[in-house]
Amino acid sequence: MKTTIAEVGQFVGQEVTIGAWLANKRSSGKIAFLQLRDGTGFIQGVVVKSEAGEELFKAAKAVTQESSLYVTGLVQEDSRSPFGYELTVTGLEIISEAADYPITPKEHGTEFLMDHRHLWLRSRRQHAVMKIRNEIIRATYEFFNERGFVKVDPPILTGSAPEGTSELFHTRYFDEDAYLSQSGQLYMEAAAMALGKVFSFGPTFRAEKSKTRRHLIEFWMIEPEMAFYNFEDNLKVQEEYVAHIVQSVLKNCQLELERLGRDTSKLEQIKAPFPRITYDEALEFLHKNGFEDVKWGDDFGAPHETAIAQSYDKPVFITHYPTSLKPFYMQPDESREEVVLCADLIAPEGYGEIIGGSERIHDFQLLSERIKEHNLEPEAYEWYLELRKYGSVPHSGFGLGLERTVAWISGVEHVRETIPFPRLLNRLYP
RNA sequence: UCCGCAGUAGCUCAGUGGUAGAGCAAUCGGCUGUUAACCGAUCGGUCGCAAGUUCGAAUCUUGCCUGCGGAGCCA
Repeated sequence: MKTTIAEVGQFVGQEVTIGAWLANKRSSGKIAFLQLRDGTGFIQGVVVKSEAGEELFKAAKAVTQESSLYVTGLVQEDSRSPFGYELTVTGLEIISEAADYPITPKEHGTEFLMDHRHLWLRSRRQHAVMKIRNEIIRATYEFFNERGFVKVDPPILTGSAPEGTSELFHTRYFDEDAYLSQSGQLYMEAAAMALGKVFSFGPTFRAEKSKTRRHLIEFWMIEPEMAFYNFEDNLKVQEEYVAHIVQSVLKNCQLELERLGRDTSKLEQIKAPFPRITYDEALEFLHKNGFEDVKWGDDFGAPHETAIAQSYDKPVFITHYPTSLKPFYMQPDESREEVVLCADLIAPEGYGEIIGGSERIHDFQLLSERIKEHNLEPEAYEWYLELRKYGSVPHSGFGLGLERTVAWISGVEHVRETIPFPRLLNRLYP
């Protein structure tokens, strides 16, 4: 019976064959342990010389690290295995023999591992992170599909900068200039006017010279946009969504979280609602906690965000930022024109901002003034303004950075481990 | 772009002016429950690159390159 490691539990006491790679092995004169992996999981194969016979035992001792093979064996429950099952090997067939696998069982440095990212992905730790990433993506589709959202794919090649501030990747589009998308938001607003509630999931590109554990040049964003949703409705979706993905990972990735040594008690607390503080309150907090030099109108840096996040055990919304700090499309608070109806969601444990969102300006006059004030090219935003001309409605949306979310939930230090092939300031290989 | 740290065997590192070292990996041998297994042996070097100081430089000086951590900016 051909099966996979994940499904081996259905075949206790039976003989099965698994296509696998040898992750590692240990052996003595009369017993050998093969650490096998097949992508679905990890299992230990046991070869006892007296039972397996001379020839099979010799073959088992000779298999090299990361060789591919078909392993046949008897499935047995075993309390000594963290996985719960072991395979008593009765047959081995080498598919392809590997020689001098570079990633040895001992420790390695970051540069070396990143140069061998295509092989590093095979490790237990990377396997666990990728499974958690996948679970977050799965739970994202589940959450939005259950609530009647339609997935819409905004373009990746664009002709203009949605937000003037960040640096964009420049390319050619036949005879025109083009840029790689740094946000699909404006297009998602158009989609929300067509389909009501929409979300996107795709790559974004930022040509920023950022070198921190929270930054990637190419990263993936989930951007929901909802017609008829105000600021308050928007925050509710965000906290329910984030709570949903955390609870889904807790439920479906127990082995992976354990493998990563994640403190799950911290994740269990992540349930809606999340605490909220305004920019003004955050400023007051910072003044009382060693950041006296921050003035009203200054943006918060990473140390400020971390200090604020540390006084909560859930993600915290920072709302109502000064208008001058935020992009042109955010709706002003009608009772206080100098702040906008926006919120950043800061993850606990120093993982930084994972969501930025706001209610969008739906008034034609105000939006065209803002475009002028920000010195944006009016022609490029003509279509965007037209959304306010033909049946404009209040609407809101947000963007969640996938890799920062994966890093936080998995408890890994650096976002470079949360995407299969990270693009960093000094890395385009492999 | 700025600040700080690092670059020595395939990998992880020690070596601070006087013969280039250890552990892991690889190879050979030993070991019946290993969990980064263990024990013995063998193999393994352009000390990031260039110039300088010195009788003598991995070690001191200068420049450059590469990487790491952080800041700014952002998700």
